[in-house]
Amino acid sequence: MKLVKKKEKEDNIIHAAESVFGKVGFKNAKMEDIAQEAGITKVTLYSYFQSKENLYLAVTYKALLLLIEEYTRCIEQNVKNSGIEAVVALLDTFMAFSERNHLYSETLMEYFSLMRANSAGQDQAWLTEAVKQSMYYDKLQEIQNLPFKLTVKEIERGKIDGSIISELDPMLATLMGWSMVLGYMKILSASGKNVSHLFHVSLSDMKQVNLRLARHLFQTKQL
Amino acid sequence: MKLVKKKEKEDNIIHAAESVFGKVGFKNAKMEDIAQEAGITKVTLYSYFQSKENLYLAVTYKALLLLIEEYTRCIEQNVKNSGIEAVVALLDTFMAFSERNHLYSETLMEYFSLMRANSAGQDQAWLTEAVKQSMYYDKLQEIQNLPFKLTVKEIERGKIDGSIISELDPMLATLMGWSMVLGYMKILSASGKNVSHLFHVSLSDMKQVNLRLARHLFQTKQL
Amino acid sequence: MKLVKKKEKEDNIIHAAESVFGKVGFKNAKMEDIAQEAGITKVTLYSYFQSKENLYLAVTYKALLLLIEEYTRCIEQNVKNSGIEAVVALLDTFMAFSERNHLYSETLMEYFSLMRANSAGQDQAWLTEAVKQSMYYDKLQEIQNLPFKLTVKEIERGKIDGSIISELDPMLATLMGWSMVLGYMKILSASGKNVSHLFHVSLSDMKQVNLRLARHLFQTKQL
Amino acid sequence: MKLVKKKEKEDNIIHAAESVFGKVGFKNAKMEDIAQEAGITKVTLYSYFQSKENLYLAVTYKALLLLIEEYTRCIEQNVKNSGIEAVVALLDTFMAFSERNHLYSETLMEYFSLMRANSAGQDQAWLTEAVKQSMYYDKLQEIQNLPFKLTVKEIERGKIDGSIISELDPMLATLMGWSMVLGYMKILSASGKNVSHLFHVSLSDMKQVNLRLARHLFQTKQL
DNA sequence: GATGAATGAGATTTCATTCAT
DNA sequence: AATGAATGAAATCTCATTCAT
Repeated sequence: MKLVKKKEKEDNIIHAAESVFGKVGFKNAKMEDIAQEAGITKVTLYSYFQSKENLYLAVTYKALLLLIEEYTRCIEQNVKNSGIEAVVALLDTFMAFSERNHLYSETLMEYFSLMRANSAGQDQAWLTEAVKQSMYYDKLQEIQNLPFKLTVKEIERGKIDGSIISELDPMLATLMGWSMVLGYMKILSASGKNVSHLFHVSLSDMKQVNLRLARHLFQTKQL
Repeated sequence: MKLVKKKEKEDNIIHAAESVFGKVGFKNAKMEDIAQEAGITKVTLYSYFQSKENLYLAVTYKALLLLIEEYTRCIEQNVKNSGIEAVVALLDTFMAFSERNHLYSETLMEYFSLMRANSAGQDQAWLTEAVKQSMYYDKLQEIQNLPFKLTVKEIERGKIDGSIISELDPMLATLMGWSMVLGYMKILSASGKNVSHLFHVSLSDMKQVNLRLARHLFQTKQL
Repeated sequence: MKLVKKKEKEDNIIHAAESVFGKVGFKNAKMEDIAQEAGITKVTLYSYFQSKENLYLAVTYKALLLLIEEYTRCIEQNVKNSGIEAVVALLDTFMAFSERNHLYSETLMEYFSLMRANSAGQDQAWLTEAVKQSMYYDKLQEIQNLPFKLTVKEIERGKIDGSIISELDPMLATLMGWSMVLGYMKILSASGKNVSHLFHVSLSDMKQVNLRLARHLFQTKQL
Repeated sequence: MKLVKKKEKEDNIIHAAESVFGKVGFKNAKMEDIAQEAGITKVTLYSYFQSKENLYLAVTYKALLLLIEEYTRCIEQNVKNSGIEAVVALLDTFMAFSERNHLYSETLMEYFSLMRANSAGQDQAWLTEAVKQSMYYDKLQEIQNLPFKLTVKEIERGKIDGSIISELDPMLATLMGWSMVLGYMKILSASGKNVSHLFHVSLSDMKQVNLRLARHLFQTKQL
């Protein structure tokens, strides 16, 4: 099959999977249903994705890819702006992304908490051999650090153009931002699909605070 | 069976469950293995916990209880200090708790993201009737807001004693703190059990930044 | 489960299997159907017999056991008679057995042609590891030579009591008899369940000829 | 495609099939493997043989054709000899054929036991409509009785020339011979590819006994 | 006519959960 | 209350066979 055709079909399946995962969650999703949603048979489904986990990884990969895309676009749109603006925009982008895509955001959250960074001497019992052999596992490994790297680069640009004066290690600063978004995502997901309040708190307020806090973080020489 | 005896057995089972969940994760944990670890049979296990989810809830409950205990102790130790100090200490307490108990911290994280605050119109596939009827589900409902409430109370004390001047809604501020811890926990867990570095960044540095950032949050009138 | 109980259930399953195999043949038999016929679930069926092949081996084992039983009974009934009578009676017994039990007889035929006598250096590609690990495979190995041995013993008794004067090696003579029965079985099975004619030849005539031929074989010093 | 070309390809496929069937048996043979062995794709394979069974029938047909060829040659070589010599020679020919061609001999054996002579009221699960429509099914039907007929004819010649005095029905006598060969074949196949001993019995001895027994059968007026 | 992809049917496995004793 | 056996639902796999190009 021509690669393009193959890619199309894969996308079709992933789309079906997203729909089903989104509706009933990973655990309750039946391969049968996903296949049906994609208009193919179970066996065909398996010929594309060797397991439910692999399929999930594929969704994760797509999510990460999308995020990276938005990151890239965001950076492009901020080339003329100072580094700090770009960094804050990235944060904003990430939060907006999470709001728009519940499934993607949860997927990424899980991925980043499960991926105990190849750190040595771990059981990682959940990481079945089968999963590790999945093409998407490798693909994910390849790009998982990109969002961090992109952010770090903007921070460094900000340091150079003077818009960022914080002496914080750029990677640490990046993780701080990441951490804020993760927290935001949690609260977001905890507040359900009706993106609104939790504990009578406005999510948009929370976002604003996050952004301002980040700005402060970067514009203070020594916290 | 006398209640004490019963409680003991339950604790024994929960302990076994923690061990297994910790090793292979919830999904890969087999009831069989947990039963074996506890030195009982599967059916007996079921007579204590009606489902795997319930068992997990029990672990979660224990985790939350422990956290609340530490919160309470922390507050007691800070009665003489200003509100801001108490609040920061709570944050510190939470992060330290996470470091010490990976399973508990992940458990709590998941609980708080799954508990989509009774938000309407959700599938919540995992939230079966059976689960809802579990004793631990109720128990959790009862205390799940306690950490928030305790924090809010300290914030309000801080506002009164003047150590906190932020005009931020206390609940929002609390969630911000919560969010920081969540992020920290993620990074923590991503860095593996060997609580050390990820991306060449020191976790202890990160903690410090979190604490200072929180302090800043509360000591700024208008972010 | 008490052994007796377990044996009973196994027998029940084997009975169901015989029924299904007999009706539609091995290849077309569905485990699902066998399970249903036995009044259990597929999974339970699998907990008793690890594969369709194993189940078939179990039927084969039962067939062989039955045959051996009839052989033994036949020998007992002929203790007072001369060796030659016993041997001929055994032949008769075997043919009658085949007539009465089509499935058993085909099963045995297949078994004895497949079992290329552990002879060394063979591919035996059909002999999956799974099959070899089946309890019934071992059991069959244990008893598969019994019919031969029993026959040889009677032949030797015949040589001693003078009723058999053939100088033929007893084992060879036994195999000759075996061979005759196999041929008879083939013709029998080829003539279908309606044990009657094939090529306008009477099976009972054939049986008679077989018996007389055997008698001749044993009563001739040098063929 | 020119017919010659077509025939060549078919032969090529049949050859590949023989190789695979011979190695792993019919059941375990995969169409994929046969196709590969023949250097074509599965679908092309299917364009030549509509099913695995058909392919098997083709092999069977080839086997039967070969046997008939040898029968014919044998008869030609015995025109000058008496009927009994011809008949015994046929038996010998058949056994020699079996020795030389394990697959062919097993194939024929199965064919003759499966062909339950159109006998009524059978499931005959493997005999699908599709199979019946196979060219080779028809071809086989046409020639399947030839070996019997050829033998019967020689027997009748023997009766006429006085070398056979048995009053046995010629067809029954033929089947007896057939039966002996079947038995011999079984033992042969049971003794593995290394045509030698089974149970410490010499196959060549067995063959001799078979031949003598047959001779006896025909030279005795009344068994 | 040849090919890669897809189908359908059934075998086999894994587990959470339940039953019968 | 404890146990071994059984159930049910779904995952996964294997192949013969068929489709679409």
